[in-house]
Amino acid sequence: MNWTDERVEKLKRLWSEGLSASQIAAQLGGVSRNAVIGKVHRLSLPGRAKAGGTVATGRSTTKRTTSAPRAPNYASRVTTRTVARAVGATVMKEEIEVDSFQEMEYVPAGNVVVPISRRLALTELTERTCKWPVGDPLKEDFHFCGCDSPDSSPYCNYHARLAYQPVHDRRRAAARA
DNA sequence: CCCTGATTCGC
DNA sequence: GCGAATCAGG
Repeated sequence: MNWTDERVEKLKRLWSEGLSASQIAAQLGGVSRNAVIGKVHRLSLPGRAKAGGTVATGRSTTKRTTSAPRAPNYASRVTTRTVARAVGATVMKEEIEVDSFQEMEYVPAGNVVVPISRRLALTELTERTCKWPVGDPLKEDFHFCGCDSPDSSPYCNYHARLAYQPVHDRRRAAARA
């Protein structure tokens, strides 16, 4: 791929918006994150604060006021994810922090734990995020599940079952997908 | 292991 | 100028 003026413009914009090099690479397409970082340097664009190595992963301190019943055995892990997504010409940055028990909800009829979608955009998907599509692709709220998928499988455990289970076994789950 | 950006250096 | 390889940190 070639660094056209247009692509450089986009690079500058996204970089200043705070997107990570890999995210920018994903949006530009055809380039690696290294290419993006290299270009950023060559352009003498401002780096990401803190010399010597690493960049801030914003951490939210927001507390939830919910008193939802905590599931007994799923409460050990807390996930924080900073997501930047393009909305038209701007980029919405949102911090998503979810306790494990909030990532789960119970299907009333079954005893199956359903992961709550992390609502990732297409460009946020990686080798190990669930690629199960959620919603209408033609609508604004379309997104992908984005939960961790074991062993680089295309789907998380739950959606893998929906994807691979025989039709007669998913009649119930279909409604909840 | 996942991710992040920074630097180097052969091309 | 480019970017893969490598380094360094979380």
